[in-house]
Amino acid sequence: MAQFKEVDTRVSFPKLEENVLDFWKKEKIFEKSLANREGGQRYVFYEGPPTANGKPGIHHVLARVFKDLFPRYKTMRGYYVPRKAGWDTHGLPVEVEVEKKLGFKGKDDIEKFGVAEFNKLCKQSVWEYVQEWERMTERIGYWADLEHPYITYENDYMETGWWILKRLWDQNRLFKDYKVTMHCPRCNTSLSDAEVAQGYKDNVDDPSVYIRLRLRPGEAEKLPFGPDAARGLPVAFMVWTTTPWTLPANTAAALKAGAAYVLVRPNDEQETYIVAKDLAPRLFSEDGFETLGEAQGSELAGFKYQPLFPGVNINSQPADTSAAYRSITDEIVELGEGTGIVHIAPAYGDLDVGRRAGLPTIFSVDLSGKVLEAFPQFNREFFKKADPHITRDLKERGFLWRSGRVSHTYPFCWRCDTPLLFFAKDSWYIKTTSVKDQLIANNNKINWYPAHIKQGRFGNWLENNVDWAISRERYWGTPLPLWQCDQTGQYECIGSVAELEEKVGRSLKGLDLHRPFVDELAYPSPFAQGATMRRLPLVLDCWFDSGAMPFAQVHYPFENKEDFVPVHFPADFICEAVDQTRGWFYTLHALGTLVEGEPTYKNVICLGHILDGEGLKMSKSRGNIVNPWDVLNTQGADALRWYLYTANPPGEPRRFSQDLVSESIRRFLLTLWNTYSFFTTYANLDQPDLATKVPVKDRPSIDRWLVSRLHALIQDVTDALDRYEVTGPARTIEAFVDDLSNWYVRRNRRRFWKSESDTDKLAAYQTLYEALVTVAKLSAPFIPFVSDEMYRSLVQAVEPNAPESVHLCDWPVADANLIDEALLKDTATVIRVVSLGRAARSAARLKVRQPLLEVLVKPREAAEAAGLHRFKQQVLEELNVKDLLVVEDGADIMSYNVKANFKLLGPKLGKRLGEVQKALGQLDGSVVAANLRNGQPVDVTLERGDTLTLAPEEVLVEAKQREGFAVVEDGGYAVALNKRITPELKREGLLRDVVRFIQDGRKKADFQISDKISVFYQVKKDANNLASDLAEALNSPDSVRYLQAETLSTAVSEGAAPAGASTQEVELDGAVLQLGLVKN
RNA sequence: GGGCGUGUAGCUCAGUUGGUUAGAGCACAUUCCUGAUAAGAAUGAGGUCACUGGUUCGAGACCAGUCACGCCCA
Repeated sequence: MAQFKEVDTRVSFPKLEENVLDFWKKEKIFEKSLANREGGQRYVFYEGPPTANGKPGIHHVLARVFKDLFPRYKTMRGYYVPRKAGWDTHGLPVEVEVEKKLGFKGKDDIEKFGVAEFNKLCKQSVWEYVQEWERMTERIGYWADLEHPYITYENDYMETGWWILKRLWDQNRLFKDYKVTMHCPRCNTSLSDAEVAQGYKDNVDDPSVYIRLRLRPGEAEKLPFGPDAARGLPVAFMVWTTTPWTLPANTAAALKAGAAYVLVRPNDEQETYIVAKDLAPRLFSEDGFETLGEAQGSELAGFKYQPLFPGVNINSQPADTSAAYRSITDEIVELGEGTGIVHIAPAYGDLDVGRRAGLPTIFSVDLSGKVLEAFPQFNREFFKKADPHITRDLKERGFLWRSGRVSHTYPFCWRCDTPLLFFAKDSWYIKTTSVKDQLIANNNKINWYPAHIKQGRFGNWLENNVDWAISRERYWGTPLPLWQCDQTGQYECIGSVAELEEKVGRSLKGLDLHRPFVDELAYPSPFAQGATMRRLPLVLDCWFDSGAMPFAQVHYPFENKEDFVPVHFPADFICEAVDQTRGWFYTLHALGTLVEGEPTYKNVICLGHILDGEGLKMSKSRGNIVNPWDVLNTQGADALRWYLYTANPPGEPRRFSQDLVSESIRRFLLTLWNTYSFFTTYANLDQPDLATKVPVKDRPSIDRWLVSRLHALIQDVTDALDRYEVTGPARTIEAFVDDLSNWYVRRNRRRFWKSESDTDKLAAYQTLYEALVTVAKLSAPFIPFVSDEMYRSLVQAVEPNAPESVHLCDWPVADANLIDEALLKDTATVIRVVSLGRAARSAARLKVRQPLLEVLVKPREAAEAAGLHRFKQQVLEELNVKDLLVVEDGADIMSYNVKANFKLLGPKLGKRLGEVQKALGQLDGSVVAANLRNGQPVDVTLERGDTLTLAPEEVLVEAKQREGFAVVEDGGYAVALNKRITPELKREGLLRDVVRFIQDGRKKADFQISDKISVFYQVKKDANNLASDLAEALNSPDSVRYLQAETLSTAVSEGAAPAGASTQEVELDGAVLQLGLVKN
């Protein structure tokens, strides 16, 4: 016979979880869960690699528990789901960390220090917290292969990156162009976005200048303002800027296509200007102005103006400016400030505008921030110092209209406090715009959760796709595999180590592909006699590394070539936080489309960020970061997991609070645990036969109800998980456990503790057992620890040959034949009616232990009456009443209000609805209700005296209170309790009170549940006929039998309790009763 | 400044294709029930459904605008 593990209701979940972890480790459950399914269909999951150079926080826990859920679920569904962990190891953030530690100020310091040594430190730094990460990962139950992770700095990994680039090179999708970077002229280095964000300053004082861009001769006549609108005066586009030093690099004036522009002549000026209509009053209000014409921005594009300075390239050589110095339209133009016409200098910030309009990129200052030699009048000054000189020069030459100062926000170098430059530098690009349509088409095949990301944030991002700048002038990264001929300047792209070996003519075995070693490899140029091919000293954007992970983690195509699709590509599921839309989600998508032509992932959950209890973002500087260990050690991983799954939908930002984790323990985990504990406690006493099944059809209806409920649950949870929903199914499981505990177990307690062992008892045990085991399985992907603990105890005692862990089990399958919809509906009605009955009792101050004569119930729909009759007994027991009457309208007990059915009458009557409602209110509700019952229409007389006939369904009736009854009405249901208490009822209630007090006394005396006792009682203070009622009650043999059976007592006698008895005095209706209990 | 999202009770969240009195849990108060339970039930208090305008007989829901917050971009 089955003997279950003792279950402590005062369980410590963290302790329990650590034991489960030991079991998993010892028995290699994760490994078995894989081996188990090895022949099964493949389910592909990609791990987005974190960097281990920072401590893991609660937001990492969030991502990992969501990532963990579906692989576990799919494994139970029979799929083979290998999960390779991964580490992101390259990139500027890593370099910056090391630089900080060494106190470096810029790239010169790194070069002096030595790249080899520097990279060695970078490599160490990325593992700084790896043990922390592994410890957290394991403790939260995130199953991933941490022993064989992919690491982005490994040669094999980087070689795949080279292979991808070579492929793109062969397709002419790799090219060089300018890219605008935030550049510190003092450190002579680009800054990452994160670095720039650290250095913004408010209230920076800068020049504010208005410049005339005068139209070239012959252009003014073509303007759409009409003939001679300018009256022969010069016409200029008026532009505004706070960076006069960029003016020599100006190539265009940009307007907003859909905005209105005007040609104006300020009073007292012999010149005319084009500005945005809305901004003209602000600009010229001082002296007044005259409007000479109006046109749309789109009509004003394509006009040529005179350059302010001769255009030159970065080397101060004359540049091709044939496509420059003209008006264009662009979406970046805003009408908030300035003139509505924007000065465009592609080299210093407006590169995308320049691209879109086909403008040349010309320069004014160099990378050290000094004005170019091409402008000797400015004496190679630092760009900020050159501002006043440039302004004065333009003033002298008549291009300046006004100048002043402005206070605004500007970025500075976080290291040396130098103002930053936007600077267009040479950079290598992947031509993603060449597959833009395909990127969009592939996105349409992806299932996004939440759905709005697909066409929203991600879709928009793809619509506005720009080429991907992949090169960085840094050290710690995958080297860009491009070699350049030192004579002709031509390039070669290398796609594998083998190819490089062939070029250099020797084995490269054991070579670290990183800088500086790879930089030292040069070979004879095929392009010119005696020339040498040398590697460009660039590394790849580390986002390229992570985006290449589907290929690189399996060293494709050097390995795993044959079965790459579909065994390793595409992913069925990925999951990261929302900030990855332009990060990993994009780079995966871009490389998948470029290399395979297909989406890289089929389903993606995009998580919102986790905020602190106040709704603020967690950050180191605020000091509001929650350490996951505080939660894991006190509340446990399953509690945390459950909280994260159920708190709110995954796409939304969530406030984290430990109180809410506690709530999820109380509300869900403990309810489940206590139900499990209840089962084991009685099963161990009773030793029921759980192997020989009582057929479901032979079980009582309440069991069949639970079975129906259970199979509907299996169906719902399975369907929801198949749609990649998490919050919904978790809440559904929670609702089931609530019903299981607070309806099924509560209602059936007696069946478990009754002494005879019959089929009814067995059915109860089996029903509860099946429910618990199934819930353990359904909740296994969510709460892997508690579910496994329950499963192992419950199943192994009964079926020694069953899988040794819930995670090795098959997912439950719903049996539609066991779902009795009518039964579910009827029970829902019963629960509803019981709840209303209790409300009625409470309102009338009739405690539940006091039996009542009858309850009258009016269901919402006539069809529900059958259900109430069917489960009459349950209602009677729950409400402690003697009889139940179902009434169709209850005219005898309740009175009625009559109301209009808005839904039906609204469209028909329109505005007269209010009038009809008023008229209905004046009718006698009981009469109308009676008529309606007979299917008769209702006549109402309206204010104007006309009569309207309403069909029965167009009128609703509502119950009201009535004398002698406690009535509660809600949502179409009405429940009325007869308040009359007969002497018999009173005595019965008294008896129940006594039983309750004895039970309480047993508990206080610490008697065992099975101990037999003797009871002594004595009325200490009489009131309300307690003594006589009690005497009369205990006069009846039935009553005594009832009391003895309920309290496991062998004798009940009046008199003082013997010495050693456990005694208590209890109050009853103002009287006082003494009870003494003795263990036999 | 732009894109996307969010805004419902003190807190965390539901709220179906527009329909009559906007719900649940937590917390608080009162009461009840209880030999599985750290639980459960009921009642009370707590809401200008962010705001303004519109559509409609009728709006928490639909439309437009505004404000606040978050994320991403500039």
